[in-house]
Amino acid sequence: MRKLSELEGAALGIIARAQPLTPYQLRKYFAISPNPHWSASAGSIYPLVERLEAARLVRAEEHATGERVGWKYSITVTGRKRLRTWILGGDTVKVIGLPDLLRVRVAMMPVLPPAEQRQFIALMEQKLRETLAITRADVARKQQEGDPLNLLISRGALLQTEARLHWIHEVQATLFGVQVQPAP
Amino acid sequence: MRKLSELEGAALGIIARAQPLTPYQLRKYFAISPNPHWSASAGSIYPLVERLEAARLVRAEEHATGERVGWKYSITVTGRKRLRTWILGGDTVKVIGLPDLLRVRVAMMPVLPPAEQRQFIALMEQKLRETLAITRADVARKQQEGDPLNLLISRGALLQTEARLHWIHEVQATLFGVQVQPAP
DNA sequence: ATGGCCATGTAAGATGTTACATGATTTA
DNA sequence: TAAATCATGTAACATCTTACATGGCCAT
Repeated sequence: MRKLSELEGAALGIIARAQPLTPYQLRKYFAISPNPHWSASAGSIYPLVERLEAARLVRAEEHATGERVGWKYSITVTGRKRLRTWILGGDTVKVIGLPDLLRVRVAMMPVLPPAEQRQFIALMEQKLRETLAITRADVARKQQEGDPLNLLISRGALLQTEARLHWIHEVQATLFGVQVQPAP
Repeated sequence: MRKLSELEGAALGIIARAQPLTPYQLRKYFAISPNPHWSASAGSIYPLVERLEAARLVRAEEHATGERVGWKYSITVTGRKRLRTWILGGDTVKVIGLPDLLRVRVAMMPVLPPAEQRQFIALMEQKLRETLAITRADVARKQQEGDPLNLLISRGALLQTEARLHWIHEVQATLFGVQVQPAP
């Protein structure tokens, strides 16, 4: 296996933390993530874990519930080593950069008539607000649970969302002269 | 053409704002972007513009410099319409969500020995600082140039980077007890 | 028992990446 | 004029997506 893709690395990392698990459980981990940038469909996950197994990065143990047979996967020593080099050896430019699909669209505002510009930005602002509420709730939950790392991850999402919401208000103020009511 | 991909939409948007331009110029737009999340290699761009042309979203005019012959592309009316529906009709969940490769790696810190954890986070902190400096400079330049939209886009990148740097300091403080010197 | 969700896949297809190739143009 | 870089591609390849297929399990 040449080089771990982003999805493969993430999957291997999840397996490392929550092993042993089935491909289906793995999919759920991606699905419930507050930031679902991967569809993590069956068509990607099942072949993926097979690739990982073929490369001996994970190991499968049979797992039967009633009539149905499945496989639970755990990370191997090789896999753990591979995961470490993947984390450390990635292209830092890619890791640091972050693709913001919203910003790309805002940069294209001139192709929209003004009414549609406002409408679009207003919609995005609302969605960001919703995301903010969800993320705050997530932070609160993680605070209860007590795992400092999990809390940090949620905090990261929260800080990002706050920054984006602040930014979209700048956009509204600059482009439309809209003044935003102060935060509660 | 079924549906514009993210790269296709971005390309079409650039063409709309800077037409007419050659595929090579288009590649450069992606390359000089402060956030290069696409390689925008020849192998992606040349077929891409051909797809756009086949779908009549752009139109090509010949363009000769000396011996060499090339094509410059401009957006069509159809293309403009298509671009608008692409902006407005995208999956809002995907547009709002943002994939943070750094956060994914930080979530995997437990698989690293403590020394490597510190080393990795320190490296990322440094890279973020560098990015911050570049982004600040970019904002200053855009401020000089006077285009409010371009300035906003740069501001967006700046706010994001500041948020991430702040976050990575939280990570250092929480995981390693490192106190960060106050910003200048 | 039947309709719906759980769980495991497979097939076809498009998109984007890396690596290669090639001639034109500029620069030392 | 030789070397570097500009500019335009092409080929092979891997990955991921969407859509489909299938059978077990569970609640009504």
